[in-house]
Amino acid sequence: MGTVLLKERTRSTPAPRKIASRIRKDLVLKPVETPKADLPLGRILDGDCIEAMRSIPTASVDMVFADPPYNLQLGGDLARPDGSHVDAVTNDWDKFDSFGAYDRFTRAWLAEARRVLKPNGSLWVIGSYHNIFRVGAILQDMGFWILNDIVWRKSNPMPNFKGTRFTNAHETLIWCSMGEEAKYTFNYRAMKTLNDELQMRSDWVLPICNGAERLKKGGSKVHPTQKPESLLYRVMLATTNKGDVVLDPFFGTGTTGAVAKRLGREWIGCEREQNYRDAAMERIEMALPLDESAISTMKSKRAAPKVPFGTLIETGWVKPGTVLTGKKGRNRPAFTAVVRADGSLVSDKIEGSIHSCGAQLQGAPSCNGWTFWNIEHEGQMKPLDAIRQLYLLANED
Amino acid sequence: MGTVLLKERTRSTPAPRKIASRIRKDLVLKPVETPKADLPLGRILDGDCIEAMRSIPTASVDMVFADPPYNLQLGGDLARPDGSHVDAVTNDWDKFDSFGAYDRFTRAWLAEARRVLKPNGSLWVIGSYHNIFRVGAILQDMGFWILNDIVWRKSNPMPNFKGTRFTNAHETLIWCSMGEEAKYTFNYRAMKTLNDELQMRSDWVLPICNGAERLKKGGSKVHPTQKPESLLYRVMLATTNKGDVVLDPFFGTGTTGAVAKRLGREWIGCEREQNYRDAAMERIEMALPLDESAISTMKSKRAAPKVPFGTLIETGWVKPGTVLTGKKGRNRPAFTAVVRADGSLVSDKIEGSIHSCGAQLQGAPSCNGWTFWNIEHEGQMKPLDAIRQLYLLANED
DNA sequence: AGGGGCTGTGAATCTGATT
DNA sequence: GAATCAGATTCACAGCCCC
Repeated sequence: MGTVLLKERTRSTPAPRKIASRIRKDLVLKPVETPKADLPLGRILDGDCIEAMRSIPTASVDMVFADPPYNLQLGGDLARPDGSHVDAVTNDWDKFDSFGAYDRFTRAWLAEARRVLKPNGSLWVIGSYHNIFRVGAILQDMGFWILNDIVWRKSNPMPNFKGTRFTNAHETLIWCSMGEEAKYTFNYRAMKTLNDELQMRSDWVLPICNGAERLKKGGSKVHPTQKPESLLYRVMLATTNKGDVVLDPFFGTGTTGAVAKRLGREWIGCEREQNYRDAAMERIEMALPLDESAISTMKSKRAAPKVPFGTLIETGWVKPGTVLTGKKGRNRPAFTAVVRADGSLVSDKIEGSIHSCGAQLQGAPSCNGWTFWNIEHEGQMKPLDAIRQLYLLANED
Repeated sequence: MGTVLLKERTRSTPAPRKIASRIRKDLVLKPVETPKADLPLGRILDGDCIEAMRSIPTASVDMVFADPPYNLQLGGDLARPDGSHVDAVTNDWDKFDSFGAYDRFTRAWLAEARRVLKPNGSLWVIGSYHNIFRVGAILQDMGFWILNDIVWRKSNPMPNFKGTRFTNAHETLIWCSMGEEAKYTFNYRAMKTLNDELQMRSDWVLPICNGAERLKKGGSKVHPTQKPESLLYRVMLATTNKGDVVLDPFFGTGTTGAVAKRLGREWIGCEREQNYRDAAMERIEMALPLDESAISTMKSKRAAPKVPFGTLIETGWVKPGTVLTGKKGRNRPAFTAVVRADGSLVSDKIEGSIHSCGAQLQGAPSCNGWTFWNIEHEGQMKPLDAIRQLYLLANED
């Protein structure tokens, strides 16, 4: 009892004479930390997360990762254009009576999370526009200090089937410390290495969880919102050290636990649904810790730079009203078309994208508009593709 | 005075007998809108934006775009009067205080924005993690209904020089309507065209404002946070119609005004700093409006004039007795049905409209008969929709 | 063996006009 | 105001099967 565990000791063992001074400084700034032996490491606590967290000692965990209910407030059923049914999140755990009720719930679990976090620990929360603004404002009010908001850009999101809004293609994570002066952990070098020697940015392109990684039972998904391991992998690699204790109050099917085990972190979960707990324990038992060489293979692929024609309009490289000339060829007349504000072309009674207009005019099934259409640039006719190349050159990362 | 401006009239003019009923319905649901002549269009109102907005009539603008101060310490109203530094002990209290001041300021300008917006208008706010969570929570509390949160992913952000956090490579925009039931404007088809025939997503990759677009005076930038025109271009093209009134309460150097002029939208600005106003007016005067044909965008089928199937029969495009073939696919057998003189279909023991027959035969809740049924035309099987398009082309005004 | 085509599906605040 | 009906609407993968 009473042993002070310094996070720094897990990185490298300081020379003995330094320890004393560090301990002294530490004792002044923060309470004595709990020995790991007194923590329910590698266990999923049963029941409501607020109650469950009460059994965890104060200032004892290094990081909290929370994926709370989003409070989606969905309407009726939704069908895809092909008539198939969309399997939505209709679980009871995502139902709240009002924003006020959701806020009270948020304050309650955040208060417990704050209590169990070490002074230099950090908190991650993931959410969507339904809940993330409320969560963010509340945690600021409680004294958490936001370090970054991170955008998880989904490479394969579900489309907006009804064409009523922009495709909801991202979720937001908030990363914060216990306060403005806290010394949080950020493994800058690891992130830069992971990102091909470029600083890791606040937008992460990662696929959603499907395929073999998605837990299924009897052909249907065990949990409606299972997160991809790649997301937790990056979170933990960036903001915890080996041996750190990670707490997930909304454990679900245990993505946090599985990744913690693989990366040599300790974990604690809270989950009130038995079938989620069972699935999580089974999954984590099967997860194998990674060795160093395996870690280096986890680099995510970089997003290929794709430039829609519309971007050239928005950024002024091509002006609406410009006349484009269709590439001539064997007995082909020279077509012309005018660029409109949304990037569509219009020519006689034909209108559409650069590709479909090219195809229609030639009577071809398809056409690459980038090479078909020519545009005047600095006194010369050049294919659109040349302008795209100029744009890419000017906007390199 | 008292003229009712219907958004629908800018899309397509309904038959005269319909107009009367629409106006009546409109009068019941919302207050009479202000004629544009009574609005300070194309003007920058001097002074504090909350005061300035008070001079704008209720329910008079179609869209508000707001780029409020991000940093709590910067705004004059928000800074502590003595400017003193607070030590670590009282830091929490001070933070609560400044969050509170920022929240009050946010509620005040959002209340005025809500007042001047038409019931079917929409609001955009841009911010960073310092303020956007507070703004988002407050606007939800005020009854605004979030439609999307949009991530502006900067293609050339400033790096994190000290290597202490992730590179702050994005800003967040919130797009919301006046309430859950409001009929907001979303030009789905224009966005899809702009994005090379894929749905526009919630993450937008656009460069920051620099180069020739960046306003400079004596070699230094006029405004610290000038937004790129490409960002406003996409916002306005997506969520306003030609002729709509756009209000920007934090006008700065007038990006909103310049893009509004180019795209044929009306604009009103509020800005209290003289040098920003001067720079903005000069800039907007130099901006060239696009001509009519360049502004027009791809129309969605929803906006196209409706053609009842019966019309194709009456006008001879489809003959009674014609056999239609149901689109096959996804294990679907090839259905057939016969066209009757009144435009109904009959097939075995099923009869009804092209839509209801399609739905019944597939056992689906609904069906678009125009794309489901195929008809022989000039030796080829084509969807009914193709005949509808031919009819529309042949009967253009 | 490999490629092409068909099917299934994912945190979704997902229609609008007329009767 | 609820019910009815016309009709508009999807992207990236993974996992099959089949040739």
